[in-house]
Amino acid sequence: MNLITTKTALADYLSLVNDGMCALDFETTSLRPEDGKVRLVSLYNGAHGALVDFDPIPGGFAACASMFQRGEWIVFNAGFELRWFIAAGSPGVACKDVGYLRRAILGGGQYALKQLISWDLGREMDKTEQASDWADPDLTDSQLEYAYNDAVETWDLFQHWYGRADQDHLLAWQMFDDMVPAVIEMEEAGMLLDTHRHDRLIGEWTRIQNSKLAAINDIVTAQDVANVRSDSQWSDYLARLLDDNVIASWPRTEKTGQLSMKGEVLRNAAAQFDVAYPGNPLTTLLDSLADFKKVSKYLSSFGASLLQKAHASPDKRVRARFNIAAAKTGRFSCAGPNLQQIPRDNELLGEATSVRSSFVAAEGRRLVSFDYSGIELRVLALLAEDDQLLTDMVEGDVHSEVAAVIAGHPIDKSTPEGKKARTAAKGVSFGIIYGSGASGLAVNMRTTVEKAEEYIDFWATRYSNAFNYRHLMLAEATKTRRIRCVDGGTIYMGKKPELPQCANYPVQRAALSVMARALIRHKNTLDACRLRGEQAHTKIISTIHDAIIDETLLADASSCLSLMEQDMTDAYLDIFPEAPTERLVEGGVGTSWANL
DNA sequence: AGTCTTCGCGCG
DNA sequence: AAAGCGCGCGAAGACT
Repeated sequence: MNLITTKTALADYLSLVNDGMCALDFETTSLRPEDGKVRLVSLYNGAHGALVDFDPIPGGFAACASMFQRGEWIVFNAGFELRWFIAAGSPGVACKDVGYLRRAILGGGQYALKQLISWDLGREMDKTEQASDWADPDLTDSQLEYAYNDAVETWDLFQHWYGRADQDHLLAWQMFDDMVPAVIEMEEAGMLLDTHRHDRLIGEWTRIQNSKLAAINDIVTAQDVANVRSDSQWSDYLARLLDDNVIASWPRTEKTGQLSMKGEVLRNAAAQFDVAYPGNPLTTLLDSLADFKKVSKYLSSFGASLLQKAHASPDKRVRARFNIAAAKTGRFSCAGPNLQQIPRDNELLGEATSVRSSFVAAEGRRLVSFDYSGIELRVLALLAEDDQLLTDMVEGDVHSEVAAVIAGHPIDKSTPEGKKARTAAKGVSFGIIYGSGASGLAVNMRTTVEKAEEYIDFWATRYSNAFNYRHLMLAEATKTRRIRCVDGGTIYMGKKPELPQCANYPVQRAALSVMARALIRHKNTLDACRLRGEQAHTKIISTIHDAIIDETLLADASSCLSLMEQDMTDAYLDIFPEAPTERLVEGGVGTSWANL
């Protein structure tokens, strides 16, 4: 191993790399550039290796970062390395993530380097030095060895996957890597929580929770059910209480076979008891329990935990991780908190509740957002070259067409019944996208299998190409064990591919490809604006699968809106050139997430 | 005391 | 042969 402690020696090594590809790994004194330094950089490209200690170099890593502007740096978890390059004033350094290369070939997932080295190379990594003190002036041989080894393993993993990649895989790889700067922007910006408002909201939920708890305790004692939050205790209690025939038909949980305590099951049972035994306290009990569980969900998932995260940050902003291609299909996942599961405005037990209203723009600013409307049906139409489906998406109304068949006559969207029918009809098209059969659709739409078959037949006749696309994908997966996606990547479908996944993955992936391009374009657009002194305070702050949210100065809001609309439209055309863009996106400006 | 599984449920 | 997709999180309970 070549230990480098001077800038000239680093320059000599970099000339050996000669602008080619080389694995790179940092050891840093903290996890964020704001409160730490890059101590070591390990480098390895198969022919040459080096370990750079920046401690003795005047100016440290920051003084050397620009030397990496040429070359392609193979890393694991590109967002981490790129953050340090950005902090050092070199945002353009090419960090190429070996994990994203793997995802371009196999489909998405979430894993650590150690796991991949074990699964893909069959080697075990010793990570005991990972959390050691990288600020110590005198690093141990073991630390140096560990640091160097990471670059070697990263390189070998890269070779493993690079050798299995075709030209199209490389396009998907590039797409994932290109998303990183936009993701860093979102993760650093975070979303501002109106803590006072949210505090009041929690107070309202708590009052509801207490009243429901009181109603439950009026009927059930602690001897019957010690812990009201325990589904298994409720299952035991009801199993003792109810008649055998009721127990026999009660839905069960999948693994343990307990009585299901889903809200829907409880409410159905309550309604049935109300008919069979009017005035029976069991009706009140089951309804109160369903209410209690609902409000408890809100309190535990969207209450104090969000408030606590906001209070923990000096600017009252909530910062999540957006994990690129963490889902098998390539979609983002989001965690810590998961901002992609914040409830939409709805009625919580008769009262309007809006969690999204607690997410606000800062003083003098606005939130700007667009989303793609019906993106999955659109991309299905384009992937399957189904002109009828595309026409209905662009000019007509797919859901109303299906609703008319269900109703047996044309429906009027302006009436409440018409609206309801249309909403129900959405289930049919989603069922197709999800690869559903008639039985699954029947359950979901609460109708008979015969009716469900009728709906599917209609769909299959009117949109025959889109319907057949599912079977084409199943055939491809059965033959190759992979599905080739619109961005060039492939998804490994296992040894026994199944229709539901084969039907859905390429569609969900295509929607992600469009969003990926949108984020890449929008980040580039905003960066270009900033160079001209425009949109200086605009940040991308979130994406929720088919939507982007920016926060911007009030004065910049309307132009930000136009930029976003254009970027999202252009992104769609990147993936589907020539596709019609009418009614593709809808969005607006607001002071909170709820009023966009 | 920490880790894992199961269930249920929020989102697209 | 049967099959509605993809996530993350909180709580309970089992296990180590």
